[in-house]
This record gives sequence, C-alpha cells and structure tokens, in this order.
Amino acid sequence: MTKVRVRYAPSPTGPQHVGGIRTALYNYLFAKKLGGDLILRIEDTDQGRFVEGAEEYIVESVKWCGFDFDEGVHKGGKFGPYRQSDRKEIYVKYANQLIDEGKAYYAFDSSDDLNAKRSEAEAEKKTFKYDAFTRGGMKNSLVLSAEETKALLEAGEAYTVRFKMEPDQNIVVDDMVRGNVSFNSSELDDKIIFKSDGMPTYHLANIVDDHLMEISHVIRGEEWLPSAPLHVALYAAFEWDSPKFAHLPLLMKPTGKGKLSKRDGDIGGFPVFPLEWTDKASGEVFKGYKEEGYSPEAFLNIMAFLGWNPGTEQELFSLEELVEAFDISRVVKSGAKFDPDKARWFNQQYLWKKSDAELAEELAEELAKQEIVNQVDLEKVAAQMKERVVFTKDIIDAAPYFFVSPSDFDQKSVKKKWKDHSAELVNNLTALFEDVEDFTSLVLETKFKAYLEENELGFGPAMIGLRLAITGMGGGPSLFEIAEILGKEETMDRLKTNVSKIEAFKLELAS
RNA sequence: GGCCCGUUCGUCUAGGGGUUAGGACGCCAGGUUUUCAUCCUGGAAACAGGAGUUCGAUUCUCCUACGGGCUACCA
Repeated sequence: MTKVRVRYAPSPTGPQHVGGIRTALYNYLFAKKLGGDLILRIEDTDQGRFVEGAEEYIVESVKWCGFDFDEGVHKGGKFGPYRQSDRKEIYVKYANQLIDEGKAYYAFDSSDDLNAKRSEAEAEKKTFKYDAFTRGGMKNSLVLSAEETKALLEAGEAYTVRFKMEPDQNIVVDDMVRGNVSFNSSELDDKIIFKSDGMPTYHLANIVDDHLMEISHVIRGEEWLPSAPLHVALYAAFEWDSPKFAHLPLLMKPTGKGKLSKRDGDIGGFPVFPLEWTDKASGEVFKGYKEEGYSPEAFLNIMAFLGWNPGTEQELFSLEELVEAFDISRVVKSGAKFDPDKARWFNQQYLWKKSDAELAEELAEELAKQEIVNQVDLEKVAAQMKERVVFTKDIIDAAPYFFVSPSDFDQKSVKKKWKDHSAELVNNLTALFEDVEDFTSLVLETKFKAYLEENELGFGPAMIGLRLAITGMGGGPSLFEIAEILGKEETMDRLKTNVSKIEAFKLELAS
C-alpha cells in the first residue's frame, strides 16, 4: 500500500474558523492513525483575496491545538514549494498538456460577453451554462480556426482555459463518508481551469498539486462535493489515479440558518475562531477560544466531536487517544450545530483535570492581567474553587473576596438571612476567634461548633452572618477554609469592620 | 430554478428489520452539603410525513416536506 499522505489546503483569505480547524484535525487524525503525513499547502491562486497574516494564523492555530503538519509552507519538505503562487509554471505546463490533447481549450469571451449570455438566459428563466451545447456559439479555440486562435494569442488577447467536459457520462465519486455519489456530466459545465491573469483556478491547481505531492486521500468540507466530479474528470483526463475522497459535514450556525462563516465572528456569545483575530482593514476584533479561556485540550476535544464519535460512551479524548480511536467511516453525514453549553462542559472537564499548581499559575497570570494584587496562596484558592468554575478566570468573578475585602454585600442574603441578633452573634464569634493562635480551618471549625453547642444555636443561621462579613456573598466554599487562606489578620479585620457595613446596608434595604 | 448531500430527544449523537430507541450537554425534581458548587438518585424529552417491501419497519425502497451545499476568470 502506498503511503498515506493527506493535506490541509486553505486559502489565505482571512483567519480560519473552527470548521477549517476541524478539517485540519480530521486530516491529521486520519494520517497519524495510518502512519501517514499531513501537508499544509496554501492555495493562494486568488491574489485579490489574499490577506496578510492568514497563513501564519493557520500554523499558530494548529500549534495551539497541539498538533502540526509534517510538511508545508512553514517548514518545507520534498514536495515544495507549498504555496501555489510559487508554482505558476507547473500549472501552465499541465494546462498546455490538456490543450494539446484536445481536452481543454482557449476561451476569449470577455466577462461582458459572459454576463450578457447569462442575463439573456435569465430572461428566459434559464441558467446559462458554458458546456457542450453552448460552447459552439462562443468565442473559443474550438470554434475559431487554428490560425485565428494563434493570431489572437499572439496579439496578446486575454484568454482563459476551459476544461472540455464531455457530456452524457456518469461520473462516480467514491466518498469515504457518503459512499458512491454519481453525477451526469451533462449537468456540469466547461469550468475555467486557467484564468486570464496567468493563475490557475482552484480546480486545476488542486488536482495537479495533489497528484505531484502524492496525496492519497482528500479530506475536505462538503461544500466541495459538487466539484468533485470535475476533479475526477480532471484526473481521468491526465490519466492519473484519483485520490480517495471524504467530504466532511458542514458546521452550522448555532442560531439561525446556514453554514458557519467567518462573518459570524462571535455569534450567540461564542467565538468561531480558535485564536483572536484583528481585521487590519476595519480594526474589528474577532474573539478566539484561546482568549476566552478554553484550554487547547478541551478545544481539540470539542472539534473532534463535531461530526465524529467513537461509537463508545467515552467523550474525553486526548490527541493521542483520538489518533488511536479515529475512523473516517464513523464521521457523520449531517451538518452539526455547535452547542456552547456542551463546549463549556468540555472545558470544565479539562479544568478539573489540572493540578492546583497549574491552576494557580493560570490564576496568577489572570490576576496580573487584571492588575489585581494578590496576597494569598493561589494553590489553595484553586483547590477550593475549581469545582465551581468553567474557566480559570471565572475564579476571580466567583470569589473576589480572596483578593479584596467586600465593599458590598449580597442583597438577597442580607435581606433574608441577616437578622436582628446577627450582628451580636458575629461579634461574639469574632471575639472567640481572636484567641485562636493556630488559625486553621480545623481549629476554627472546632471552636465554632463548640460555641454553637454551648449556646444552643443552629449551624446554618450562624454561618451565614460570618460568611457575609468575610466574603460579602451568600455562597462559596467552606468558610473556614476561606478564613484560613485569608489568614488571621485579614479575617479578623473584615469581621470587625464589615458588621457595621452590613447593618447599614440592611437599614438601607428596609427603607 | 437545476444538480448534489442530509433529516433519531432543544443540542451533539448511538443504534439498526422484532430494543422499555441508549448516552452526553442542557433542563426539572429529590437527596447529600452551613451556603453555593460538586456528587448521588430520579424525571420530562426524539426516529419529519406518506406510500411500498415484509409476519413485522425507526432501520430497506420510492415520493413529499424541510434543512444544507454548489451553481464566479472565489476557494
């Protein structure tokens, strides 16, 4: 069996959205599962749409996800160059071969001519198609004499090269996820394979490169399925073996209709890009999963499961496990809508797998970013908070009291739980804690419980007052743990100063 | 319009001629918990519709509907 070689071949027209990343991922998984290579090829044959930085963005995104290409524009390889704009002469050669063999022809029709034909057809509620039935009425080398054609060419007349699609043929695309898909070639038109600007179109460049780069399998989005018969016909015209195809289901907008597109930038509160991207022209910033706080492992897992599943109940997969489990025949056929809730759940699963030290490091970075001064043991904070957050940065919002004394207090709790005797109770407990030398969760809790028992008081009601005074909030991790993390000085300080604030707030609420 | 692809809980999906149609997310209820979260238990929730084939169709076939893609000198 020949070596498995697959490629991811994006067009550098902007940042790759999640659909593109998923395509790259599936290519990678497919290749690695079979011991093959993944190639990155840049399809920049449309010079007008080239966007600065798009190429680098792809490489960076994939690297962030934790994998890489084996060959490509960023690292070279035996089959280079890997940028189509650097391969111009190659395409000219192959286009000429097809012309010489009578399988393609020069077309001199101007855009205006073509548009006129189209509107003419439209008036009759038809669609103009440049094909076996109409090409005879157009201005091309099939109609013109050899001398006329030569004269036009020598005069520098603009021309394109069209592939001569033979009618009445059944073209079958053997697709690894969809099975055989057949097309009647009479439905197809004579596609332009070489543009008047001296560049090939996608179709020519794509199959020439796939052949020259010895690509064994073409795994791409479903939007390419309609042009697959053209590609099959092109391979046949060159008498080359066609690679095997797999057309992946599209990723759909989570709300509304249609496939996910770059313009969706940040639809329904979730990003469609792996990494943040700033559009240089408009200055518009598109959010990225990385910047939103997703871990690469979670993101990768999410991508893998949009359109594929292992057939078991396991949902959490590392990259290595994905390689092991991946099977292209298990790719689903229908388009998938992205579920932000499920994405959050995935991230949470990976967050829980992280050690407290790891989380503490991330938390420190986040605090620095937000310019928050920290004086506590972040590992302990992470240990207490990890089960209540989805993203590391959530810890700061969920428990600001670890970093700053509360300035306001949870209205609902104060209203419902702060009673007339609460202030006195908290003050008594404050006095009690004043004597504690070894200010640990265990000691504090023991003291607290003993006090309650002595005075025949309930655990809950007493606790809420303390919690309000120390954290300002109605919920959170064990209060004694919080006190230990904060330390005696800070805890006592809050207990002493915040009771009167709560009292004042309570009064304010009553009026 | 034409061609092509698709359609199982709200979402991602498993399954496949005879199943109580399974799981996950989310949602709801109960339990645990000082609170919140976690955790545990339970619950609601789906085979687009119609014909046909068959003893039997969610599964196979056809039609319809709906969704999607393509229909450029864009990829």
